[in-house]
Amino acid sequence: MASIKDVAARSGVSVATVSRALNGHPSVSPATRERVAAAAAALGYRPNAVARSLRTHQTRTLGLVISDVLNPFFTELARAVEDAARALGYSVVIGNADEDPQLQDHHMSTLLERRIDGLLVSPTDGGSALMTDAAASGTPMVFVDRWIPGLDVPVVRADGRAAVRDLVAHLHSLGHRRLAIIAGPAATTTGNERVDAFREAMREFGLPLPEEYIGQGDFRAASGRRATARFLDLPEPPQAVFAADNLMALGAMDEIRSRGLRVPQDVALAAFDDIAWFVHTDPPITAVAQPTAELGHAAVRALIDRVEGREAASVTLSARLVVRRSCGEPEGSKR
Amino acid sequence: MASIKDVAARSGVSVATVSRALNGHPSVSPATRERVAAAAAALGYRPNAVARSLRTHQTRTLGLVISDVLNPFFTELARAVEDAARALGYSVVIGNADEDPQLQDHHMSTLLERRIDGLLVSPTDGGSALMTDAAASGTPMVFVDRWIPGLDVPVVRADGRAAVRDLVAHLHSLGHRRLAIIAGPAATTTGNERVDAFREAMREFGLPLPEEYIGQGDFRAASGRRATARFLDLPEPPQAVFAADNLMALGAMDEIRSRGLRVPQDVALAAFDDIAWFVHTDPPITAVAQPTAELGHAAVRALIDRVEGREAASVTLSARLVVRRSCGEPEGSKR
DNA sequence: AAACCCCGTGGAAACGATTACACCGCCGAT
DNA sequence: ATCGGCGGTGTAATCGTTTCCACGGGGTTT
Repeated sequence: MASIKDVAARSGVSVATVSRALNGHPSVSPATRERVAAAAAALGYRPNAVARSLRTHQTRTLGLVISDVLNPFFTELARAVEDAARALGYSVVIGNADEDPQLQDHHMSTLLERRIDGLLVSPTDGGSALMTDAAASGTPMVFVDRWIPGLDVPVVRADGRAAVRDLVAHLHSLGHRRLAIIAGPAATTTGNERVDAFREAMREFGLPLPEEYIGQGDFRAASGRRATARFLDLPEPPQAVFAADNLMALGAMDEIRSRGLRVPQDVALAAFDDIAWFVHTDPPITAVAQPTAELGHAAVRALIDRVEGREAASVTLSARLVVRRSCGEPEGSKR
Repeated sequence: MASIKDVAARSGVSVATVSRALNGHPSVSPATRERVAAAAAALGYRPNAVARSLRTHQTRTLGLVISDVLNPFFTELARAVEDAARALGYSVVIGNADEDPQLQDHHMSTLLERRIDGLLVSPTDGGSALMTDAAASGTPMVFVDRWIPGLDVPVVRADGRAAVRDLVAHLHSLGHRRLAIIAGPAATTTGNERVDAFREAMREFGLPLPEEYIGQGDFRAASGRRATARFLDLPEPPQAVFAADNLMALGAMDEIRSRGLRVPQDVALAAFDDIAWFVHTDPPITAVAQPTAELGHAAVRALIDRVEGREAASVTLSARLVVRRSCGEPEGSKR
């Protein structure tokens, strides 16, 4: 592959001049600039980003470590992140942790060795030594969606509190009283927060939330299914199930169906995270929608602020309830 | 960030020895090896992959350019690719072309500048100059799923011919005679092939396939919707619609629903590419399933063979029909 | 006892770019 | 006529590794 030397030779100038010409440095004569451009084109010259990065100490690359690519929420997030980064002249390389802390560490390592300029993380767990070190050692970093308490890293997230309250209100108005929740892993902030918000809303409506109505999931479909099975085996099963993410909601639906029960007539179902597919499921699923794209954009802005030496602040957007039919007929069409 | 020099200084040896010690070179005394390891750990040393790549001329990174991350088929493929690559000691960086040839070229460029060791591509179009050049100039490359005819690049794909024939047989057996297809862009191989297979099967069953029953789509939901609208506006609309990918099938479903029609009673629906969500739609969608994960694995194997100087052969796996309820009640439960 | 080999190590070149610094004309100001 | 400055260019250092080659010393072989 042609290097800058070849271009220099072909255009009869030094490598320094080639570099300047190609990078738009002002003090290059138009004639030279043109000759260099021609030579570069003729040789199919493609600057070596590896060499450039070594010299300039920047890669113009952002790392994005997410918990699960197969989860539409994260793929939407990733897409938004890439878009925003590209607009600002950065590329992004994605590491999929698959909800596995070890794999997450693996990706953190490679990204750090690659000397990415900054790191966007949606942590799978409570934070490994690697994560803490990276944050402490000054790698520009920002958390998105999930975060790790106690680390001095900006967080870009959506607050679902109000939307969860709306959901409980919605369920309550439809006559449901026994509501259960499938929680995410306790090690994740989103795992806890959503349960807290739910618990609080339940209290507000004077509804009890017994321990056995809090299922333990891990943000994967199978765990949603297991938790739901446990609910349905209870002497007094819940009338509605709220899954703390979309994959677990799918698992819940599987389990409900496999018992010959119907949603929403026999059991109501709602999910955290709204995704395109929820419109097409049977029935369409009521969900708490996060402003996914905005989350991604804001996260990139915050990270690049840090990368380029500016201050970066945490940002909290808000989620909203999207009512569909999985909790019962909406009020309007009831009579 | 600590460099190899710092480690050398701290352990009292030369950088050469540090390099050897850390890379497991045999001719380093155990004592030295240990001292070096200790120093590296104490300093939190993390080898600079950029410098290493510059020196060794390899990045241990594969590029993967896909047409649309939001399409579950591709995210599943990406995930399989990453898994396989990681197992072989490579990382992968993904470029999402969003079905846009220009964006595809942008990603090709950055990946090439990054000096990835090899490139996996599922082309969005018929092949830009950049693509042809890359292939010609010896960048190890393999196509996956879609390919570009005329380029001497191995192709890893699934043959849907038999499965499409099975689908037509299935539709025929359910009494459907007027079958329509929503094709992908003519510039993609998968766009054409699927239509060809369909046409051939139709001929076999003695069914006519008029031009107006061939809709033109672009692998995005909206185009599926438009094409379906056109079908349904026909004086004699088709009894069944086969979408050449999952997103277009979704669009088709939207359109059918919005007219107050039911699947499959009023119009039968089937799709190419099976995805997890099809189980949960209303009704569950009958689809031609590609062996996505195997495709990803095979593609990585082929690419790495090329990267490491071995011969790489094309591989063709086969797809199979997965019957659900979107074309009518399956034969078994009919009576 | 001389020659040889091997082991562990260090010195230094190389990878391909960027950029500080020096240089050389040339023009305009004095 | 001399000087200063400036526009355009080249030389060389540098980034952090890997790896070729050389070297010293101890043991083995003759």
